[in-house]
Amino acid sequence: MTTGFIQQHKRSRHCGAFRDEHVGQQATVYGWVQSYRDHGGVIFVDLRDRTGIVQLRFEPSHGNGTAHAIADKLRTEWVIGARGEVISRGTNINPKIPTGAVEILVDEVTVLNEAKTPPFEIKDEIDTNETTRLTYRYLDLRRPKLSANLALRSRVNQLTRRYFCEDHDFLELETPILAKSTPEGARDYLVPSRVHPGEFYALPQSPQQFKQLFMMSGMDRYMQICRCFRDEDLRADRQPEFTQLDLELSFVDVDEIRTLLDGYVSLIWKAVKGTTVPTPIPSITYQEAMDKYGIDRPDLRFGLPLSDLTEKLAGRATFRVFTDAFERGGIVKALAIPDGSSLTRKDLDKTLPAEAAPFGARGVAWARIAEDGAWSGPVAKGLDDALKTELLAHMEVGPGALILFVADKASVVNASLARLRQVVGDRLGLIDPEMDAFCWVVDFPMFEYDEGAGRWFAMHHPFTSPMDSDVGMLDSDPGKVRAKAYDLVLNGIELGGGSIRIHRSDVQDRVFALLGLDEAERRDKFGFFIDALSFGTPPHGGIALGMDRLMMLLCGADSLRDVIAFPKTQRASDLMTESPSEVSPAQLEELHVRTVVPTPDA
RNA sequence: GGAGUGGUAGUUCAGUCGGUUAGAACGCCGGCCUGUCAAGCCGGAGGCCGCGGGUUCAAGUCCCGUCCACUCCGCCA
Repeated sequence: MTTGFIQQHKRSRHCGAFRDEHVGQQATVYGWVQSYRDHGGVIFVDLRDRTGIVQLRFEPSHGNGTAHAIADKLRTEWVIGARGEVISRGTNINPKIPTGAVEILVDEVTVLNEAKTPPFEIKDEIDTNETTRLTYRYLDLRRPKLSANLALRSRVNQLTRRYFCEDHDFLELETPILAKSTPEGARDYLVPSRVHPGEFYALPQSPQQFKQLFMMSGMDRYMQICRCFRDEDLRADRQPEFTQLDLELSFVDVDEIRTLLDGYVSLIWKAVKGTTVPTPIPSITYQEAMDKYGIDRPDLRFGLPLSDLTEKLAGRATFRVFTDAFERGGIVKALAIPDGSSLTRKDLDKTLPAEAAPFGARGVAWARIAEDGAWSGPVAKGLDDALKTELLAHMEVGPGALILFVADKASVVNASLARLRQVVGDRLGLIDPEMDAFCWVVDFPMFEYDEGAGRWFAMHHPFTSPMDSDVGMLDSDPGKVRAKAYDLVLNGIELGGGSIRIHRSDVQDRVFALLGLDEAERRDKFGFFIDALSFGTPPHGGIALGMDRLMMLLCGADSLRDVIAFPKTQRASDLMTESPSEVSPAQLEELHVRTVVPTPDA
């Protein structure tokens, strides 16, 4: 094993780059042994790097036979360098790989490093347990799919910087990672201070206040591809640290920000997928999204809107499930499927209720409309004929239809029907996997009331500006105030959201007051920020996009873990480095921290 | 905090009603083989059945607990 080879022979090009046009050239390649096929005479070795695979050929009688003798000993994942002539494979081409028309007839080969047999094979088709993959993440990342995802991510980052910084006058500015803990929002990751005993920094949930301060500083347009941290429980599309494309602009209103983002996603989708995103991206109000789809991030790749039947059924339907819901102040909504024939009795009795149950639905009532117009199913006998006719007209369906009903309080009804709509859309093949349906969700309520806490909370965040027309209702009817907030949604996934911010301290004061923050708390948590507002703050607003989710959608991945180099598990641990871990008593001492770990009962 | 699914060879899995020596495929090791590219043929090695209890003559299998991973609810301004 020698590195002398490297000094003498520079790489000609990456493995995946060889083509017909290189035939006749001398070439030097480096990479990992993907596979070797020893035919007793000729030996073929597939050499892999992150760009692809090229076939090496070793002939026993070629040169003095040394290269062939070394090739005979090669094993998978050994790191080698090889030098030889690029030759055409003639009619023996391999159409499955881009380099399949050529191979390298090797004159000289050197083993740069041997390798143990890896715990799983380095190829895309394998379905290895995620635990093993994460423990040996560096091996997992050798797989073509994952390395391509990371390469694509790099490219998107470059395009992003060019679009905003070069084409639209943004400055790429950095914000602190050691920041101040904030009262509302997600749980903070905390960092103890050594020099301030008993005090803590928080890792930023987002650079929200700093980016607004940049506007107050006159930076005019700010962008950052930044890491954010939230100590909340994880999902397939949620990691404890994630990357946000963070933007903030001065002297703009909602329309200008939307237009800017429309241009951005169009550019990225064109460059990466080659598809054209129709712009302007359509918008839907929060209220309409909730009414029609039961959720504030609707998947618009297919129809199947929900219908609110509360008014029609109240006082007229005798079906027990409905009357019970009405007595408790609930509502009834329905998902009408024009052709429900492919959904079986088992779907109706088991599968669909099981899908709805996690959202609190105690059941899914249904009615099937036969070709002759006759109703069957549990709901049928609780409705008179006139009502049935009225409902069908209202939902715009007829014979052959299947109607799914959920009756409960509004939050349960919407959440479970939103889920059922997705499941049914998928089952019936209504979702075109090639389609990308973007939309803006706008006109969010400013506040939501928390029954448990007995107070109002900011739906977006406390710096969000109310709509000009609604400012008057701040004190009289906070629930009706709409915010200048917007979410960008793609195929039912929230890509990001933002708002126009409050730039006047009197309005900010009124919002803080409404949120129940007294003077002392305001000074303690946001004192510097309130001060800053009073020194000439320009009107401004911004948005943040989840880059991990965006990459997940661009890569067609099901999980963020496939687009993040070193992701964490659902319990936020890193299986490779075994973090988090205990630290030495001396380290804790220095930080003035004592741990109190609950001991399991003996 | 809660619900569900899973954990058996390096990997992916099978393992019947609790009953002989826990199997298969791929990978790995050795041999053969001159155009393969998911190479082929022959042979071989490889097991703390996640961990700890319990029931039983007997546990991979049944029961209890626990750990880990995944999916979801709550949570994520």
